[in-house]
Amino acid sequence: MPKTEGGARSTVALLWGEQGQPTRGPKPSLTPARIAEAAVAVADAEGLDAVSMAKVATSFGVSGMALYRYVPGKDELVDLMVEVVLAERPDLTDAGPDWRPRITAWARAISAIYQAHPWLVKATTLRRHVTGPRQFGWMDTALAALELTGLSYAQQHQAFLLVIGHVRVTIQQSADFDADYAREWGRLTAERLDRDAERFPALTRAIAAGAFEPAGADALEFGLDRILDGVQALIERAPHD
Amino acid sequence: MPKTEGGARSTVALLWGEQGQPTRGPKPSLTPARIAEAAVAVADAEGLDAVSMAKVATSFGVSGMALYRYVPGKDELVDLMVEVVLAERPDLTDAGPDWRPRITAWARAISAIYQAHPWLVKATTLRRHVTGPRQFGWMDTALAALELTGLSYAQQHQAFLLVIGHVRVTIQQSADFDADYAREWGRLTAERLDRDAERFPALTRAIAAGAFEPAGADALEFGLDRILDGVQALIERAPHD
DNA sequence: TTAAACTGTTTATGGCTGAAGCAGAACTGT
DNA sequence: ACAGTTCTGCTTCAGCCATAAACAGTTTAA
Repeated sequence: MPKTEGGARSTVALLWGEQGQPTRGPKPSLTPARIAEAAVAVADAEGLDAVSMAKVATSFGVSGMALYRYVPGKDELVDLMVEVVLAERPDLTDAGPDWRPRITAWARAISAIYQAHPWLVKATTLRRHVTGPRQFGWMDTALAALELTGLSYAQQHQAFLLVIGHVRVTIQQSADFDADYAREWGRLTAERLDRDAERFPALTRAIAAGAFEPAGADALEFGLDRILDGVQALIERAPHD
Repeated sequence: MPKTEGGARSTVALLWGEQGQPTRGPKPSLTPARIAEAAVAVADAEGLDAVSMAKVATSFGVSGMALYRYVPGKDELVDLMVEVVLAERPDLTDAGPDWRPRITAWARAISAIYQAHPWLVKATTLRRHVTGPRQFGWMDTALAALELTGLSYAQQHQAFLLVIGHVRVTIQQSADFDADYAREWGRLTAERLDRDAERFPALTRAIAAGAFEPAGADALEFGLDRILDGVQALIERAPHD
């Protein structure tokens, strides 16, 4: 029933699961959620760029245009994919009453989801992205943990951005890594670096010391520890209660 | 002279400025660098997605296909754009002999470049991105500053990733913000959040406290201070000399 | 029973990257 | 001087993509 324009239901209503179902006409054979699930399968297997309306439609044996009866466009489909993949917010009470174990558990939980679906970074970065209820749920859980710091709300928000930003960057740096491609160009680039070693002295030393070996420590944990140490220092410096 | 395949010069040679110029045939009317500069102008004005071979070519009054005589493909053009925009590495000796002022100055300098060209984030995130000499130069400068921490090379590398990651995330979060779009959907979403306030208690409190007002403090400086406080704590905890 | 509402199709438009082939320009060695 | 070679820049084309428009068929409400 609630329509906005054309034959396309409102994106917000779509994300919050409030599509009033029609009464007349043939029974719909699909739902937005099923379409989003099929799109997620494509993205998991071949990346977000491989998600095209036509390819998703073949999962159901219908033409590409059929999907436009359920989803206003591709941007909105991507928004739906995000909500499909985001499980319900985690329960952090197991992590105890302190802010730090809680936000750490939160970061690990959402990082696991990002790791399973690396395209999430790009999907939630699109400038026309609309935030859905599950995304808000995860935000709420993180902010609840950070309220325990006693920091100001503005500082809580900044700390939240810092943590989620770190998770996203970490995933991006590991997921964009194409081993075959890196080998190919890494060899050519290494030659060039060798030839110009005195031009990049610190870099050359770091490479020689093996600092760029991918077998290094877990980037998520390292950064999280540093960031939360910094938040800790802020709490101690400026007590708010 | 040094060709790899087809008529396309090697991307690595291209980035390092080692294209041996041809002797026979008509004088080339363009150069890879000039093409990249025109592409940068398009990206600055309309975003990276608006950079198409055809559109860049119109800057020179030639057809889109003409550019393929100078650049193997679009991915390589984007790599060149990155090198064009990255100025020469900064001189950090003004910042004194300590690691912290140096890496802070470094972060501010590269953040200024990212801010002037927000598409840099996406451009250097493409999985087939090839790192050029100027990018290596900036890396080298950062690692030289972090060598002063006395941390292990692996830790220096992780700290570097943390800092550059923070700069990139900060830019992405501010640059992807489309004010008109945010107003449009923000209103609809706010209604929904109001209706479900008890479902998102911490989020509701934070919004009520004005923590989401964009007029907040500088995200770059806040995160940088937290991260470097964390690095400081690591140095104090595990002295390496 | 008729009209409205709805689904899924075909067709078409305009965008993009990039392959192939062609005309003509400018250099090389004879 | 004059081929032959090599190079530029063009046109054409194929194959993707999102999505607009028009249409045929289906189901229900009035």
